[in-house]
Amino acid sequence: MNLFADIRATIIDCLDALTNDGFLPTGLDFGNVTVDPPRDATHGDMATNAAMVLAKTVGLKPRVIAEALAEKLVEDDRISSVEIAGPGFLNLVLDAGVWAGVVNAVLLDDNFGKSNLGAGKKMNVEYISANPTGPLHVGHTRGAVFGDALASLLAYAGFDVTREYYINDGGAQVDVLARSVYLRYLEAHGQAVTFEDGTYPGEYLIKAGEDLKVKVGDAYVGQGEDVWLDEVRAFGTDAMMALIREDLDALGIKMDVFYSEKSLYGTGRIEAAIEDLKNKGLIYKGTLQPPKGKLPEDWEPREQTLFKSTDFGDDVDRPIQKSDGAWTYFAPDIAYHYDKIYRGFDALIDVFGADHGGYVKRMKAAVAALSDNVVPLDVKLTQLVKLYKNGEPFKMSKRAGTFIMLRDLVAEVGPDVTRFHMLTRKNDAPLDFDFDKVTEQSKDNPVFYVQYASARVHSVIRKAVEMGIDVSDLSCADLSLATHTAELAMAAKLAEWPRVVEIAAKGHEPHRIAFYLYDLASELHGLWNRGNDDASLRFLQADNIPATQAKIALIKAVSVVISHGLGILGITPVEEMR
RNA sequence: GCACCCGUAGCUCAGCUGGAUAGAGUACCUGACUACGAAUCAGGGGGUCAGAGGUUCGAAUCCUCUCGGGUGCACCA
Repeated sequence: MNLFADIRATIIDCLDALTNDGFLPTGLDFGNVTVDPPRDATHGDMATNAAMVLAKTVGLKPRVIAEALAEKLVEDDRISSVEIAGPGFLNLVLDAGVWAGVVNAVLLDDNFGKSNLGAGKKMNVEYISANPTGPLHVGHTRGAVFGDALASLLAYAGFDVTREYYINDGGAQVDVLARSVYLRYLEAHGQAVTFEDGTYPGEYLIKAGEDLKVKVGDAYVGQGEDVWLDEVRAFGTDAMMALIREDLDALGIKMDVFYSEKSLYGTGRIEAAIEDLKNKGLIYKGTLQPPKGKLPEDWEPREQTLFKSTDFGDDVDRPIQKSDGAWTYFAPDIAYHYDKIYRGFDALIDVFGADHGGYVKRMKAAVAALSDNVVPLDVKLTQLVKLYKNGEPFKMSKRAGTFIMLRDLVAEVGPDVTRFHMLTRKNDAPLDFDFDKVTEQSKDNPVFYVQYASARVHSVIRKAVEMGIDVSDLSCADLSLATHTAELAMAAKLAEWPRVVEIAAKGHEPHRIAFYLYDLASELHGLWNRGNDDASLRFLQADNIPATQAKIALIKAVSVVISHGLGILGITPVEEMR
């Protein structure tokens, strides 16, 4: 049930009727007709712009169309009054029974808010995909939280979602990892080692070194890379992926697929993807122009194998093979996305860190080329996270080892706070994360505000039970006993939920869910406090059990929607605060 | 030099495929608990939506340019 969609459908029906009457010309496009909640409550419950968007093409004044439309609309018994306002808005006031229907729908229909927007379409959401060279840090955390919430949101909106992690275990960085593990291995054998050549000095590798010693004894001591590199690389990436899985568990993230880059090599799959592009005439040998501006010091013209990504909106063509014939990192990425298309996904989403911004166009170009423009790829970039402690910026440095890890963050503030806070911002806006503020249990901390609303509802319900009021079956509550303006406003807010879900899902913007939940909680806290001034608005009416049941039905519905919303964000709702 | 993202109240940020008088929080000021959690609520002041043009019934939103900030820019992933 989506009340806004229902009313919009009714408006379209009325417009069709006006067309049949000959009032409107045939063949009009009603696509721009919208139904929105008005910003100002005095403008009624819903507003439509129908008259204004049609005025020009029809050649009539907006108010003339509005009047004709209003005449049709008032015939609908859900609509109690229609008012023409401003330049031609139609403001609708809905019958109180409509809001009762919303509350009932929330309580009785587990699918309230869910949408068939996705229509079961297969959607692949790839996120995190951090290199398997160490545990996840704060930057990864944002992408993790965002991608996970987005995936849940899309599933809620009716898509068949696959959550996927691409393991970059095929490039030079895993060789570096292997050498670093080897150094720790030597160290475990009592040797003094130094970390040079960009090897990873992180302490998290100490255990990997020790474990390797347990596994192979001293077999690799004093041996050259040709003996141990392959083995240690596999050993190291497995160890690092185990750490990363621990981090994902800590945040409550469950991936459906871990896809290995390495699995693409030596199996002909990269070649197959490139062959596909070649058949489309998009692969050629050529030499790129030097970049404008600052020239790299060792620049020299080189002939490479290039992908004609400029045919699909990229700025320059991109190399897929190095001059020595080896694949660039782009080639396996092409093959990986080719595989996603081959697996039958209708749409792809990649969640990257902001430092991959320059990679977006070529990836989109590749997917467009491989799928003949059929499979859309949306790339969401998550901006940087700035950490603060005691109001001071908390600098991260890989070298100094003051890198904040996901596990430290979650241990400090908990997964729920981490998730909610990172979702109260658009993905493409930088994010401040202040340790002191987010651990505070106050209005500064929206997650507690929302949780508090939910806890309040359950507190009331507990109290009602103590009073001996039966709240086990609220479906028979007489909701006409809770029709104060403030109570109807609460129900109206609930009616927006399915609409918010659709807007958020269409835009791939999970932060809208977080903001809506905050608004909904605010509405509940407000209604609660109205009870201070107006005793008839208190939820528990000792001398009026039917009214109490109606009011509890209303706020119970609020807690249900909060549960759904927090569920999308990956946060567990609470019934009690402590 | 080029590309992408961003610029909204003192501060941190929302703002729906273009809609009505641009909204929250925070800070500041004034009020509200003999009810179920005051971890809350109500009210007030605070804006050239970076700037300038353009598109139209209507622009914070779309287009162009300028200014300011971030990120990335051939055989690194």
